[in-house]
Amino acid sequence: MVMKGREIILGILQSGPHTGYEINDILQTRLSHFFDATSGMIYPTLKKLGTEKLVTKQQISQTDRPNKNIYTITKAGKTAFSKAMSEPTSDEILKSDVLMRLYLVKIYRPNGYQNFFRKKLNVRKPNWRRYKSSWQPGWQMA
Amino acid sequence: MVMKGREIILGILQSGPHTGYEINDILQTRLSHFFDATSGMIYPTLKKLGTEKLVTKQQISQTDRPNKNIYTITKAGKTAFSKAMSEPTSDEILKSDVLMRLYLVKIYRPNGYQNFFRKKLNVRKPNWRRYKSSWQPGWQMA
DNA sequence: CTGCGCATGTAACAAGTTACATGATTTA
DNA sequence: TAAATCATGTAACTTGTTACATGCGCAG
Repeated sequence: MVMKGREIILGILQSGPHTGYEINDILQTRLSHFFDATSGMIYPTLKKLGTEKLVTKQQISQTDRPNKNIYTITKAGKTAFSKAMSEPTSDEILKSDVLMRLYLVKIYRPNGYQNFFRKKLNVRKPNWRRYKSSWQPGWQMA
Repeated sequence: MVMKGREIILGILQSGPHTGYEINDILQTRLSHFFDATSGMIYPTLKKLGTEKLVTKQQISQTDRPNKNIYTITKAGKTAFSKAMSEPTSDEILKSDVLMRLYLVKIYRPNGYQNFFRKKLNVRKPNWRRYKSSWQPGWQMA
């Protein structure tokens, strides 16, 4: 099973009750490297977790600031989270832009980006004989 | 811009004409570490690329095997792909199950999985004094 | 007086997953 | 004879993104 927004939010709520705003903040700051969240996902998810009785909601009225809802994880929620944590990890897939680009370059530009970038940057072709190293530019096809 | 199925497929077609089946095969074998694809995504995407004139379709009738459609990238398709490749890379987000789990453990199980796993595996608590190292087990909270 | 922090939420949309349907040929 | 390979595709569904709406208080 994959670690989705559902489980992430349940996991955060294990550290104590939080508002949606706080959950958003934690995701945007401390967990931004693993997961990116938006309010358009957090609030609907919290609502759904509520209807599934995995969290409870406590409304706090405020006058100077907008009202807030504090969410607390229930026993059923803790069970659900533990179950998700003990299930096998999904394949580690790096949906990586960089890696993908590097890989695709090999397919469609066998000689690499040398000339492409040289023209873009308006740089002259270097005189490789000036360098003592035996290294020569160019892709080594697998 | 993110490297999505659209661009991935265009990138593969730069290496030559391919059928949907072949594209699927390439993604499932050679590119599975960066991206995972399903036929439910590939065929609709190819169709859409066709209506956008980024690829052309050539139907091949076969008697012993199912008919196949060979897709070729057009000039417009190559332009679109090059443009996507030259756009800034999206933030490298590792939507990593493993990393996320390790991080969340800190939140909801401050002393780590020590006792949890010891009980699961039915192992006795080790006698740490037997080890010369000054290292002691346990999480170091940040 | 502009913008930020607090605080929640919806609606339309985009993208991808799952499950299914079809069907001949070949391999174990 | 069961399963894999070839080969395409749809429909329902899940998940998440983008853009927007609301509105007070406070700091620069």
